[in-house]
Amino acid sequence: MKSPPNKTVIIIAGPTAVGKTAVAIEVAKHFQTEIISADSRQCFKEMSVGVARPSIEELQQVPHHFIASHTIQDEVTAATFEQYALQKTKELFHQHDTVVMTGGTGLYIKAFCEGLDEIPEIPSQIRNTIITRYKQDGLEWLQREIKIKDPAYYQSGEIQNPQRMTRALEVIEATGNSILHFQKKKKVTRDFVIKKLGLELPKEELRQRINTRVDQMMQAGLLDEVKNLLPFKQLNALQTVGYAELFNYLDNKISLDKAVEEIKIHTRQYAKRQMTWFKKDKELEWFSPFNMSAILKLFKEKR
RNA sequence: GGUGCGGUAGCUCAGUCGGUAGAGCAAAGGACUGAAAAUCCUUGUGUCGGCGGUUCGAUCCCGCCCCACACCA
Repeated sequence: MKSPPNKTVIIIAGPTAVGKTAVAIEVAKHFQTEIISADSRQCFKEMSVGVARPSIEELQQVPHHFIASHTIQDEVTAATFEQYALQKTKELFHQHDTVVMTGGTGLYIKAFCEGLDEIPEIPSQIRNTIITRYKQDGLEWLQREIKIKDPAYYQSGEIQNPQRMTRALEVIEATGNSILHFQKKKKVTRDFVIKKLGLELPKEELRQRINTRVDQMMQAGLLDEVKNLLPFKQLNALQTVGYAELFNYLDNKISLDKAVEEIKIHTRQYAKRQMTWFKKDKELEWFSPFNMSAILKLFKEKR
């Protein structure tokens, strides 16, 4: 059951548009191995240009997993990813000593490295009822419910954040226990070595790359992709930068130019949030995505 | 040239019945264990277009000027 201690997962993290894909492919080739994507949106087969899915040529160079593996109708969460990635890692370790994981979804990477606490599955009916009620009666209703049903969470939790409150509520309603009761926050240790790299670029450079990538996405037909998904715009998978703004355009709420401008701004903000998350992780070693030799040197020294 | 409407935070604008001003967005920083490309928190001094006048005091009233827009010529 235990993997031998020489098994390693190399994680390549970093903000959107920094150039993770290219680096991951280089590293994977170096080890002649495969890549697991840690991206909460590239896993949906209906979403391609808007989520900067690796090109067909790139996917041909190295096998990728958790790319276009799910439907937007599927309920994909951090827990889904943890299970999927652990399973896939185990499989790949039969053939390879090293597996590469890359992506920008910090929570997914954390779930993979440290594990999530066990929380019983919540019947979707409970969750839906809460969400419907919240939409009807607003934040105050959620706050009141939490205050009555889970005072401990009310004391310590985020009571301005509807998503977190919704979760807290559904947990206590379904299990009778506060979500705090389940969140032990103890890290599990995996039976393989984890090596974490972070990719980073100067702010202005990343901004440029984001801008040109958004323009390229538009040229590559993002609008058509989004048009086809319009009927599904309420799905969680489509609460996504690049899609939400173009839905607004298609609904005549904003102009096309405005939508594209907003995509650039929101992508920048997203990149910033990613950096806030990753900078906190002291296990990450930072590199420029253009300094491949430094990255590969890292592995040669260690072996 | 005339008339009208404006000129207030990086942007869009609100406001001050005269006591030097505030929202949204942006920006910066941060949080974040089943929605995470999501969600949430913190941070707002800016010659209130310019110059004069009235006033104890003007960004707010008055005059002139500059700029933008609209209409009329």
